[in-house]
Amino acid sequence: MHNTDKLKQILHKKNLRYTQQRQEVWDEICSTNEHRDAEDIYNSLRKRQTNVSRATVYRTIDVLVKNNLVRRLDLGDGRSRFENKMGIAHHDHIVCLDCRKIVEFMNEEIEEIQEQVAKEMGFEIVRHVHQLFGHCLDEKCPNK
Amino acid sequence: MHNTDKLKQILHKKNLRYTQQRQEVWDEICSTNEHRDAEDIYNSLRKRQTNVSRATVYRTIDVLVKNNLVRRLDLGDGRSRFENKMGIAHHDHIVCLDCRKIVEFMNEEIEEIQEQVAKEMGFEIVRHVHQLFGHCLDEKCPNK
DNA sequence: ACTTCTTTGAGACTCAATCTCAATAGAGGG
DNA sequence: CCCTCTATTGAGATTGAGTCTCAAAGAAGT
Ligand SMILES: [Zn+2]
Ligand SMILES: [Zn+2]
Ligand SMILES: [Zn+2]
Ligand SMILES: [Zn+2]
Repeated sequence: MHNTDKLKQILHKKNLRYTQQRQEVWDEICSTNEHRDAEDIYNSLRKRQTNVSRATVYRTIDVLVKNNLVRRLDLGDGRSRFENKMGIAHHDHIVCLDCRKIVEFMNEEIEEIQEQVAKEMGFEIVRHVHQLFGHCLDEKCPNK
Repeated sequence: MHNTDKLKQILHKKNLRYTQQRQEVWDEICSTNEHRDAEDIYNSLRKRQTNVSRATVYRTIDVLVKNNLVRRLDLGDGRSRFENKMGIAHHDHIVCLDCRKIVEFMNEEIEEIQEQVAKEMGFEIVRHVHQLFGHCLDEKCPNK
């Protein structure tokens, strides 16, 4: 399903209104696979003359997150990052402490074990955060 | 080694001064195994007539974290939690979304696999965050 | 076009955490 | 014990991501 249709469908199902601003924010998020913060998304919109207010960017992102179109990441640096989640398989993240590069990983074994561990401790998991922080071996990374 | 001696030793090694305030903050953190925020630690100190300013609580915690005596946890709710780390083995956390109970877990297999995964992706891990969020099956938990 | 209800924008506000800077107080030497 | 040199402290101001307020604008159904 196309981005626009998906957005319209979800908003309609929740009795929320389809607006130009929501479409613009959703388009902007769909335009890359990067892990961007709200301010970054807001600035990109302004740069292409699309005037959506900061408050609306935040509010729209909340709507998208609640409806599973966008994923919120907390990398521990004080601001949330967002990534398009539509049709994207689950993954976790490795972050380079030097160049802030973010790489995605997914390991079925870890996913299963953590589920098992939680069950043993008397929990039903809803979501999880698994992030690895370290140094990448990339040539272009500053610390080389 | 006793808490006080350990603190003195580390401060001395780093050419930092041993002060009454730093001792009080460290004592307060050592007094429980809970995962407390800075405001909570600050309030406990005031309650027992120990006047350490808020700024000093934050600054002292930073010193303790940098020197590996205290661990900083980010559970994604906008404020850092802290736990005594001296002589405590590595573990990760499961959090109940209903009652905010925090349970610790440690799985050697996960620890090994994540190390392996990182190596394969060209990273040397320095630290990691692994948190599971869900519902606990405790009788006393609100959502029952 | 009309009505109803939601959404938007601008700026005020929140809250954890950090910063500023004058006053205070460790630590080592004499 | 006193002196000097710095590091530390406290009170309050400041920061910055994110949220809230409310009057004006605008979806969507009739
Ligand atoms: Zn995962
Ligand atoms: Zn990702
Ligand atoms: Zn671990
Ligand atoms: Zn713990």
